[in-house]
Amino acid sequence: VRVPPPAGRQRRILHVDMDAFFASVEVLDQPSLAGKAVVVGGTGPRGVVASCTYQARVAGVRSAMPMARARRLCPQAVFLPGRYDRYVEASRQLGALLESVTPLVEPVGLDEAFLDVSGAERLLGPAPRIAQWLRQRVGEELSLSCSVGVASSKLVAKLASEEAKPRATPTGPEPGPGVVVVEAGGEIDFLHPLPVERLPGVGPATGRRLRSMGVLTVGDLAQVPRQALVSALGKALGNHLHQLAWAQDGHPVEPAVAAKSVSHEETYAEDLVSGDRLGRQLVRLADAVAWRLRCQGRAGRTVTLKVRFADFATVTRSRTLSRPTDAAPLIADAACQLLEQVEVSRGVRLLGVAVSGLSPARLEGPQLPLSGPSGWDRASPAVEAVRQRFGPSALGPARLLDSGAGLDLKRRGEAQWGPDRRVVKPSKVRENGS
DNA sequence: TCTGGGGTCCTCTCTCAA
DNA sequence: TCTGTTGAGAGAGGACCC
Repeated sequence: VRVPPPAGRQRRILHVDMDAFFASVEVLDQPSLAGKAVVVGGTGPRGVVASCTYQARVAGVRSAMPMARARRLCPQAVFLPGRYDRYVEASRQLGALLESVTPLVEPVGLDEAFLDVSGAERLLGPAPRIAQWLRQRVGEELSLSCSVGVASSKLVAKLASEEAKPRATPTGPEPGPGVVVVEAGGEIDFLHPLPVERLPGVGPATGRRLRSMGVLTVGDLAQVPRQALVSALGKALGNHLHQLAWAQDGHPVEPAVAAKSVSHEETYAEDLVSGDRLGRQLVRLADAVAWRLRCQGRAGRTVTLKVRFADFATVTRSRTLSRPTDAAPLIADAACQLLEQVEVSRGVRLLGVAVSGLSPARLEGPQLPLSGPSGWDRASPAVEAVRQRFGPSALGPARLLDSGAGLDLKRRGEAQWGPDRRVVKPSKVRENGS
């Protein structure tokens, strides 16, 4: 439900952003880590940093950095594999707290959210006071810290929360202001001195293009005629950035919308070349995608295979089915057929399976025979029921049976930041595939 | 140096039908 | 019947976000 802002009044938007979220949760659960450099992420050779404490940032460690580089920069740090489920739990606690302020909460990932508090001000006081009070409650009830930006739009509130954050300086971490308020009318003065890369939508590629045009700050960007931006960056991005440079952002705070695709992908510690191992991984990924689709009561028509090679080149191949499915064998079949279109002999570093074109799963309609592909539409809910009753590994594709170890299933959050340091077992699938 | 996983959106190209 | 135009949809790739 979209609630329009009160007529004739400025919107008051809060952007709440947790400080070093995953790393802070680890410190919370292991108090002996307090004050130390802690790096969370994929601990294996191909892992990346998901989050790190400000002590690690002082040494130059940043999120999304290859873990190998983080180890070189900060060898004294404590390196921990991520615990995705634990962060989801902490994120739910945060969400409940935010929704006690207003129902107009738009989560962004696990660790940040926008709140439209325009309607809550009469009850709770002015937006800056709500921001201070929220910070205090996050500290008292979750034992975590966050930074909050307050402004009249999502764009400026988000940039303001970045200004509110702690800083990693050469002499050590320094606390930030915690809350930064940009008053209505002050948006341009706040925005224009900022580096243009701070605008959402300006990543490395667009940043390079803008710098080549002599655009270094948001103020520089504002001086470029809109048509010139459209010519250089394309219609959508050119118009978008021109509006942002003039603080024109009317996007409302929208509570979570349903995802448009569901995917699973995995980078392997060693490149795969054997057709059997690739096929088995596709079955595993398809099973995980199908399981999540059924949990959401949805089905999809388009199956996309993603393959990343040893040299990091990436290709995708997709196929649209005649009707939506949430059945793992059908998704796996489509993915395996797509894999036949790809030359894999140079080694595969990553495989991914996605399903898009989603619609609600249909349970009504004529019952189809169990034999043949469409029979899986009836079998899949039964698989789901068994898993709900006896656990996820109670039932699964025979091809994923690993002798002695049960079913080798993939779960969301597993290897979220790359393969970890666990020893990789050689594949023990039975030769006859049973 | 050596680059994750789960997403969204945009652009370009191709095909097909009207 | 043939040709050219146009628009929709599918497929592929890239950029970006957290």
